[in-house]
Amino acid sequence: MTLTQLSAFVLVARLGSVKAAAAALGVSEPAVSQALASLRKYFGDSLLIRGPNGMELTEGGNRLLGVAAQMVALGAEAEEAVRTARGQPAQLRLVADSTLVELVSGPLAEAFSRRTSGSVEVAAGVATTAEMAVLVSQRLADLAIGPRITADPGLALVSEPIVRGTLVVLGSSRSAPRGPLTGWPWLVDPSGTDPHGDVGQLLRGLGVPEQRVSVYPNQTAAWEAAAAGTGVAPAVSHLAAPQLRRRDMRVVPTPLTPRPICWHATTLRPDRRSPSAGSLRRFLGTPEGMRLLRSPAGGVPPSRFRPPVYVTIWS
Amino acid sequence: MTLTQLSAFVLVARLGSVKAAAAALGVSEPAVSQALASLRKYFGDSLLIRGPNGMELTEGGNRLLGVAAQMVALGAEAEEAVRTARGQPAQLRLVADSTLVELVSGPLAEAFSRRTSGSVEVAAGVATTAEMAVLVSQRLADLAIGPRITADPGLALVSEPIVRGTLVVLGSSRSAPRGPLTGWPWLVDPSGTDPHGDVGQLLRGLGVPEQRVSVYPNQTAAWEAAAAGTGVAPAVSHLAAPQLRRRDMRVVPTPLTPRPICWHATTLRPDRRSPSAGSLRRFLGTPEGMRLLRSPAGGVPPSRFRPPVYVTIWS
DNA sequence: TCGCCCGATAACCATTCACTTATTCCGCGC
DNA sequence: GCGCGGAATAAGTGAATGGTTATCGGGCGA
Repeated sequence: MTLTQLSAFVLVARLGSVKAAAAALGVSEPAVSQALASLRKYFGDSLLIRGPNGMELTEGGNRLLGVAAQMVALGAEAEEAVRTARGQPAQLRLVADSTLVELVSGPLAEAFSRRTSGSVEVAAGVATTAEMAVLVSQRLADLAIGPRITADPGLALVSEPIVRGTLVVLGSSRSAPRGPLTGWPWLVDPSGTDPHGDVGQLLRGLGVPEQRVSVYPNQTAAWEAAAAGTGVAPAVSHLAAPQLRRRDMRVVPTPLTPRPICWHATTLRPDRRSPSAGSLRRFLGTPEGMRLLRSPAGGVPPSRFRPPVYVTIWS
Repeated sequence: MTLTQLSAFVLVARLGSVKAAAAALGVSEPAVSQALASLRKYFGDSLLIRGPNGMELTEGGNRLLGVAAQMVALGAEAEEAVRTARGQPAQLRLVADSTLVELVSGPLAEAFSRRTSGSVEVAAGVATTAEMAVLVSQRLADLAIGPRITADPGLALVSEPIVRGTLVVLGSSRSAPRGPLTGWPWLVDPSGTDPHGDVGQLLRGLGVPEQRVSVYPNQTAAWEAAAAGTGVAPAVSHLAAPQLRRRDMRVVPTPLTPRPICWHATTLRPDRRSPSAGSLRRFLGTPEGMRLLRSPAGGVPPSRFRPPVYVTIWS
């Protein structure tokens, strides 16, 4: 399996013809045919078969196409990325649960970039608690914000507390939920499905059954539904401050909440991390960093905050 | 640039040592060193240089690492993907603007999968209008929903109307915006920044300056802020039906709204598209498909709807 | 200053890759 | 049955890759 073979395959799949692909690549037609043959042998699948309207993808070929197209694109991107790195700002990657990415990562990234006068750019992405350890240790991310991570010491990670908060359960200020809390509708965002996240642990601790949990596409939507009386929604209180201030929602006590929580910043050990990653880590400890971590962006977004889009195409 | 070279590079970057990487790969140390040398020559960058704590990434190397790690991971994924394709459900990829993905793609995907009794899986992703044409024509997506696409006929696309709607501007039901509309705060979701999207065209048509536009991370958040009186938010009326029914917001007339719009489904020409893509296309024309396209999921999410996560790690 | 550790280089070899030209196979319209 | 267009295979070639062992070089601690 080679990148050139893959790009030949991709081109044939898109053009529906070996001959056309050969012409597009500027090589002879057997060259392309042979590249296909290698891939077929390697994968043990026909990938493309002759049909009445040209070459058609098998289901295996269809799956490969998505992956292969990305690999080819990344191959081109690689040269570009390295080449343009001269004198360009360093790039840091931050991961957190979906709530934090939704509500605080934008202003945080922007503020840090400004503080370094543009010499560092920060992108943010969503990850589960379990993924954070491997992402950081694999250097696929520079810093993770979430629960304390106690990982294999071989991973060379450090996980330090940065901000405290209070986990509460919120319900509509107009109607109170009735009956036992295991029967309430629980409204969470995707991070609520992370079994190692604070919300996931809360739900398990309270014995809330899966069927009672509705997963909303984002935290704002879950809170809005809770304010409308659809159910109750867990929240870290300072992130829901605007909603609480507006009296849309009120705190519903449960046996386990209010409950203190603490976010940790997880990075590689200082001797293994990059200087800019260390700099971001220290920034989180400053008053400005802590303030940003506690104030949600959804309420009053700073000027033109463009949310990070880290979609490649698919995985 | 070869996948084996890249994986050697990735391993050295992660382990901080050529020797360790060689041991991990089970090859001699010069083999790894040489792979590095090839990449250095190819990219014209040191990528990794000796530091007091092992091999450290240059900025170019840092950029390459993100890309290379993905390529290596995808390479492993490729075999897996093709191998497990035997008898597995076909996979379709749907793209739409961020609003549609947020509010309707989940139930749509679920319903279609159910209708085909699980033999087809649908994933949804975000794209701008401009990207849709190339994604579909490149077979990186099977179907796009959005404005009509008039592309180069060489792309072999068809773009057909599926659902009509009304584009309106919503404001808080408690306070009316004051002054000229070009001075109002306009609250949009990421799709509002798409210059070829319906909302983008509206904003341009009304002459709203960029500084007056706040981009919220999702449509629900933008509408919530509008309901709170922060500004006005464009919306396709049937997607905001729950908010309108609850009287959180009311329609604010403008010179260009209410305004009819029409979503189109864009696919490859019938003779070039896969059978399952054609099937999804037809499903969108059925009463059930049209109903799903008009009813937002955010309001009452179906049981346990897990929103699609199409993030790989980064792009 | 002397070793020592670790990475880079050199020299070499088998294998695979990426092509080429020539030929064969296969479905299809006539 | 015959040709024809297009894909697959055969055979061959230069270049690269991926690996080896042996050697060189540079920082750093004793």
